[in-house]
This record gives sequence, C-alpha cells and structure tokens, in this order.
Amino acid sequence: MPIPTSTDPVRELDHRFRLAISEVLGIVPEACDPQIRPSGDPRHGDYQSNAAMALAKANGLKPRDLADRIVAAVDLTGLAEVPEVAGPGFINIRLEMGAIASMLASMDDASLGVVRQNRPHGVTVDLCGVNVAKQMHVGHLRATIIGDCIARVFERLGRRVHRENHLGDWGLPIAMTLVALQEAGANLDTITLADLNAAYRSAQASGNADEKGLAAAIANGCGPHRIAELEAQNHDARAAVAQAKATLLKLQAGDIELVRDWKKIIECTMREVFETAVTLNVVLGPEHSRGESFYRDRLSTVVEDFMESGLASEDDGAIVVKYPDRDRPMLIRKSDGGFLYATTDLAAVRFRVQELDSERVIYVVDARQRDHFKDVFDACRMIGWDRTSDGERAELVHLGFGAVLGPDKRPLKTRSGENVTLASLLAEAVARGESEVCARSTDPDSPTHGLDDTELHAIGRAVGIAAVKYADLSLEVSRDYVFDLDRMVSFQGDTGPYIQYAHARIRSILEKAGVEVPFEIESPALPDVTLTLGEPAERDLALTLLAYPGVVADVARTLEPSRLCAYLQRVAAAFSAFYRECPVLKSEEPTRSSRLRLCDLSRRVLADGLGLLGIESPRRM
RNA sequence: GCGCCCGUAGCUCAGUCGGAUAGAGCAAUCGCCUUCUAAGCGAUCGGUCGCAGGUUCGAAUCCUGCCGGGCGUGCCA
Repeated sequence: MPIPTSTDPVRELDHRFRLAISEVLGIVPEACDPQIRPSGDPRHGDYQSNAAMALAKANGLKPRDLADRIVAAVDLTGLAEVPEVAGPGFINIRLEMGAIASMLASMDDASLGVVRQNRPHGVTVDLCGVNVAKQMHVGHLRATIIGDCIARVFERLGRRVHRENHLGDWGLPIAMTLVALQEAGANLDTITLADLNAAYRSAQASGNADEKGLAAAIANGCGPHRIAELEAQNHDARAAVAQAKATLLKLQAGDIELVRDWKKIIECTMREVFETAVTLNVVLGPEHSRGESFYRDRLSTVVEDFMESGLASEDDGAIVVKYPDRDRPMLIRKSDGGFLYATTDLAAVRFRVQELDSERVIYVVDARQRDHFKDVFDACRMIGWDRTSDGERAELVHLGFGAVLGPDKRPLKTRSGENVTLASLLAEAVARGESEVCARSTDPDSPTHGLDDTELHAIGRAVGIAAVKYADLSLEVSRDYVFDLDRMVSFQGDTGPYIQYAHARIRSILEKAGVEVPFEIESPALPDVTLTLGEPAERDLALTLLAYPGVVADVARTLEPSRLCAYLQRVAAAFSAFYRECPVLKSEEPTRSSRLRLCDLSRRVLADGLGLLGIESPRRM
C-alpha cells in the first residue's frame, strides 16, 4: 500500500490505521475508528491517533500496549515515519516530506482536491425568503448569504442544487396591502418599493386589533372615553381585516384586475431583490423564485391526505395534526376553512423532495421558527413525504440563524425605531470600502495607484461587501450577533478584506515573477514544478493546504460556513509565516519555482474558498 | 407552565467525534517598511470556560440540578 490514493492525509491515515486496528483487535475495519486528528502541538507530529485509549479498556489491554501493537501493525510505507507512542497512549504521526509533496501535487488541478459527491438526488436550499411589498432588512441578509454559501458548497461538490426563494406573495398581508394601495389610488406602474412598504405597514397597523388592550382598559377601570376610543379602533381594524379577507377571496378566485395588480407589486419587489443579490454577489434570480402562491392548488390536497391517513383530526372546527411526543398540535386548516403557512410548508416539502428530487432540503430561516419547522418536518416524516421516488429518506433540516442586534443588544433598528433596510446597510458598507480603497490608492507606492475610478470603485465595493459577509458567515449560524459596521470595515484581523489582502499579495508575487496568472482558479500556473518542502514554514503551509478538501466536505456535512472562514484564516496565517521565512523571488532555482508553485496553490485555495463564501478576490488592493 | 437557543480573556468570538499546556481578532504596551503590498508581521499583557454535582484514564465539550440572558408557544406569516 505504498502510494497515497487520496490528497487528504486524514483520509489516508484513517484508512491505514483502520486496517491496523482491525488486525490487532480481530474486528471488521468498519468498526474501528482510528480517531485521526491534527496535532495541536507541532512537537507531537502532524497528526495523532487517539484510538488506543478509547479501545483499550473494552479489550482488556493497557492503552500504551495497544498503541504499541497498532504501531507495529500499521503500514505507513510512503506516507509517514514510524509513529511514536506518547502520554497515556497517543500515537503521534509525522508525514514524510515526499508524501506531502506528492499529495500536494495531485491536489494541484482544477478540483483543488475536492472530491465530487456522486449522489443520484439533488439538494434544495430555501434561502432569502422575502415578502412581497416589504423591503429587505438585515434578517434577509443572513437568509440570503448563508443560503447562497451553502448552495455554492454543494455545487462545488458537484451536486445539483435548487435554490428556492420562497416568496411571501400570498395570504392576508398581501391582500391588505392591495386594499391599501387601491384606496390610496396608487399607480402600480410607477410605484416604488418604498411606497409598497409604506402601504404594507399602514395596512398592518390598521388591521391590528387590540382586543387585549381593550380588555385591559375595561379591567383597569379606564374612563369611558378611552374605552370608546379603543372600541372604535378595534371596530375599524375588524372592518379592515374583513375587507382584506374579501379581497383575498377575489384574488384566489382569479379576479383579473386584482391578479394584474398583484403581479405588478411582485415585480416591483423582485426588481430590488435582484439588484440586492447583485450587490451582494449572490446567485439569485427569477429562476429561483417560487412563491407561496405556487402551492395554492396543492393545499386542499395536503389537508385531505392528512385526514385520510388518520394523522389529522378536527378540533374546535380547525384541522390539526397531533404528535405522539408533545401536546402542541399543528394547525393546517383554520375553522373558517382557510389554510395556514404550515399547510404551504407541508406542500413545499413534498414538492421539493418528490418533484425536485432532493435528498436534502435545507431551510435557511430565522431560528425563531424552530418549533414551526419541527412540526412541519415531523408531520412529513409521519406521512412519508420525506421519501424520494426511489424510497430514500430525505434529510429535512432547518438551519436557523440568530438575530442581528444593534449596539443595545436589541434587534437592529434605526434611531427612529424603523427596521434597518438591507439596501441602506449595504450602501454604507460599500461607501466605506470605496473611500478606504481610494484613500490608499493615492499613495504612489500602492499597487492600486493609478487605477481608474471604475476599477477603484469595483475593488472598494468588493472589499466593503466582503467585510459584511465575512463578519456574518464567520460566526456560528445559530447565534445572535451584534452588527458593528465600524468593526467589520476596520479591515484588520479576522475579516474578509484581510483574506482578500492575503490573496492579492500572493497574486502580486506571482505577477512579479512573470508567472502567467490565470484569471480562473481552475488552472494551475506551474503544474510540472517539483515541490520541495524543506523549511518548516513550507511544510506547515503545505499541510494546511491539504486540509482544504476536508474542510469543504465538512461545511457540507455540518452546514457551518464559519468552518470555512476559520480555515481561510489559517491559510492566510500559514502563508504569512511562509512569506516571512521563505523569500520567493530572491531564492535560487529550483527552490524559487517550488515556492512559486506553493504561492499559486495558496492563491487558488484562498480564491476558491472565498468564492464558496460568495466573496470576490480582487487582483489588487 | 412547557419547549428551544445562549453563557469561554476588558470587548467580539473560535474551540472538530471527549484528548496532551483552552485559542484568534479588537483594545492596551513594545518592536519591525533600504528586502516579494504595513489592510501586514513579531512580542508582551490578559482565563474560577456562569455555578454545583456526576460519568471517564481524560470534560469548555457528555448527564443532572441551579443561576443569568434571549426566543418560541392553537386559528398571523
């Protein structure tokens, strides 16, 4: 077993230790987890196996004795030196330089070592989730960029991905907005999203009955004037809701004028959504839009199927699904016969699994909807809608993200208490990026000196957007975080622009060396150069680069983009050490070419990784 | 009431399936542009991993209980 077959040392070591443990303990390899981990401390080698300590007791052995026997049994020919047993039973492994070089060379192609997942079924990513007639706010930032990143990662792994922008384009709020617009006599051909948003808000407010406030006013012995005021408000609210319900019925019945107006406000909303997607460098277009309205003809079937299967029952006039393990039921039809968003989501799961043929459906939606998705997914599992056409069980997962908070640790608002629009937030980030880039370009020594305004602004935009996206994607998805533009655009330390900067510096070295730097990441610049990794910094950088395919696979498994961010940070750090310790341009051949090839690989891993985050890699900064 | 999420350095956060001395960045202090981009690099300072038990050869990580913060919870989406 001399030649490594993988570009990933962890996989290779896992394979070989598995066989050794299997031999020593006399059990099948599948049952032996070698627990291969990168070493925390370089003195302990490059990797370690922690299996001996875990397995010793169950097999009546001392951990160190078992470790010795595993070391005696393992065949690491062509891969690593003879391992050392240390401490309570750690097996410390140091790779041979030649093995690192050959694995690195075999990763140096278009794939960068990333292994395609050959699966028959696709993956659906529910992302963005805008509401018609509502401006995008910071919550949509997360739903959009996290979803885009997850989608890009699966695409990178060769998977067929369905991006589904599940538009809130149906239901009472839209009907109320249409009523408000009609009453205001708005011209829907020239209307802006801001106008729509105002109509939506006023419609929401006028329909918001304060029954509890009224009850409290009576209970607290408020004066008759106050009570009458509240009653009048509630009366108006009830009337507004009644009118909206009537409008919704007309819309649902296909009223021609109403449907025409409805389409206009959707168009108006989506125009801005797509513009924002472009600004964010997110892949999201009309082909990814499928609104709640798409499912409207499937809702009654959903309820019927649940009734027929015996999983749903009538309760207080409503239809509910009950669960064996909890009291809280899920309503799928109201007592007035109307459907709810749960009904739509059930139809959507069924569609995505069965018709889009997805074995994984990932919902990138606000964490506060956790209970809702638990209900929906459990119901789908009970009725069997999580089965693809060939009977495979699809994984339904809610990737719930935390809130974006202001400096006061409350959900981010403007000073006047409005939701912060995504457009204004991005405009600010771009402005900061542009001013920073333009300021630096005035230095005659700057690589950006002399670029024209168009180029400078393009770089500035990329930098500003990178700051916002990286700040978000580098945190654990489920956590709330405090949005602090000043910190994000300081461009220092663990930020998106820092990674971009590392990339631009490497590119600059390659250009100065006269290497033809391909615009695409896919093409290796120096595919035939022999790699020598004599310096510790070269070795460390090489080992870090080899981890890339594993990290990409890890992000797909865990759905945690922050792991990719942390990895790119490690690459940048390893490159910094290399940059400091190992002169490239001034070194002699063949070292010079070997180091240039390391630069090229580092550059492409950074650019590819940033690409998976949906972050651009400017050529100069 | 019940359910879920969170609690790690002054601040913002990592910490992989339980693994060796818990790590980054910011802030602070001190160095480094005559050498491949100083948006950088190095060094110093900084810890009762919320608290208390338990499991284990080994716990920030798993279990139980408490404290503190956030969120959700039958006819909105």
